[in-house]
Amino acid sequence: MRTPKHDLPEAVAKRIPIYYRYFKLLETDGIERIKSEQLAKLVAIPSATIRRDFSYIGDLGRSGYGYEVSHLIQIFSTVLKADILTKMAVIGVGNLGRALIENNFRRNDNLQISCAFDTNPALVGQTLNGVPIYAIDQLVTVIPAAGITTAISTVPSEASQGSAEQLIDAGITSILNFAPTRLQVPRHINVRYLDLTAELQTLLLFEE
Amino acid sequence: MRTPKHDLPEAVAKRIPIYYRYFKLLETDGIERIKSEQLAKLVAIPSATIRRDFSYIGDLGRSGYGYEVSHLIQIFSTVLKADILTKMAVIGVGNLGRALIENNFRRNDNLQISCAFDTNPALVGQTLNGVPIYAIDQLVTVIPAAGITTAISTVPSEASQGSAEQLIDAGITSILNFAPTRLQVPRHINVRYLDLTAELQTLLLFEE
DNA sequence: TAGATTGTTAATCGATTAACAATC
DNA sequence: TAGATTGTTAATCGATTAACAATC
Repeated sequence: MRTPKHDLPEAVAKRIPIYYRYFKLLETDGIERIKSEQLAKLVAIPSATIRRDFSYIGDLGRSGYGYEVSHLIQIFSTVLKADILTKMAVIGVGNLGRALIENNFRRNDNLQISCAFDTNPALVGQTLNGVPIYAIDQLVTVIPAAGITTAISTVPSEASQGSAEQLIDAGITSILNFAPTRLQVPRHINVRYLDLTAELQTLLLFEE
Repeated sequence: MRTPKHDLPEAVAKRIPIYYRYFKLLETDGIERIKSEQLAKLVAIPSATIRRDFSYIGDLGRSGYGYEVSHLIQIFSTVLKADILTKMAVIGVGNLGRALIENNFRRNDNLQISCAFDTNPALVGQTLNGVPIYAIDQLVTVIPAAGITTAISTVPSEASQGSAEQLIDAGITSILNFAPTRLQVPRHINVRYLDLTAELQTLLLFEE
């Protein structure tokens, strides 16, 4: 896996979104300042890990005082580009694709699914939760026109490599892939796999 | 010295389901034997890592020969309990819960969602893809009666802690949680978080 | 036996965390 | 100054992987 922009270690990068979500919760609860020890209880991550993680990003706190929640939000917002709208395409409008579109990251106003693609002619031309559904072969024109570089793929395994290649042709650089088979992609393309069955099986491995 | 499965390192445990899936693919392709070097190309994991992972489970291969696919499947099946039916409950029948139920891990015949629960009275009593939907307060009787110990929770963050407590009362020991807030649970309860928004945000952290 | 590939060793790399000096 | 908590150090732990002896 490649290192993110500001040289954040992979393990830290995975925790940034978790921290950010808790900061927003604290903000809505009207809590203006927090100590690493208190935050540790909330997020279930040791305070030493939290302080070390934060130090990758900057000097965010004050000794003997803690962290200003509003300041944390401000800094983490820019790290997560939460102040910029990120438009995304969904590929595959099956049960899962539909659920994603219906939900559309409603709680994060900077993340927006703005178009979807499917092979099923019965779906093409329809609109779901305001999101237009196009045919797969329109992808190469629609995606660049909309300036989209991020795709969420829910296509079946068999189709996922072919579909990824079309996405890359269309200018996509980041893919969140719900199909489990490993994609062969150029080095500059980011892929993350979200494999529901594998997660479940791993969970069950820890059962007594 | 052959390690019992609860001694598997976390990192290895996460890869077991991936290996297993590829073994099944090899089987359907009629490939009867494979070398760690070949498998490495398929799963995108270095061959040294593969051999080391396998050695946690047993002496699975033969020097100068490779691994018998049928043997790998046999051993990994028992490790993953893929030969035993695991019944599961889905909590929360929103867009995501519905997608999971409609899909129902169709490709893994040992994983079965066999009941669902929701607070919405309009849903209670209905059946979705053959899965009955109960009211939340029926959980404590239905779940033990069905001998279910695994739950998939898609309830909103606010409800997730309360819902988890009810699940634990009903005898659930493993929870796959789609809500991002960290659950406070006793030590013997397994929880894994599957946070779609966080995954997406982490993906975007790696964008140039 | 000759050739090939496993399973293991040992070195390296990356992540975590206890402890505390620095700092507010 | 006294008290508190950060940011950092250094030790530890866990994961990865190159290299190769053991083995088929």
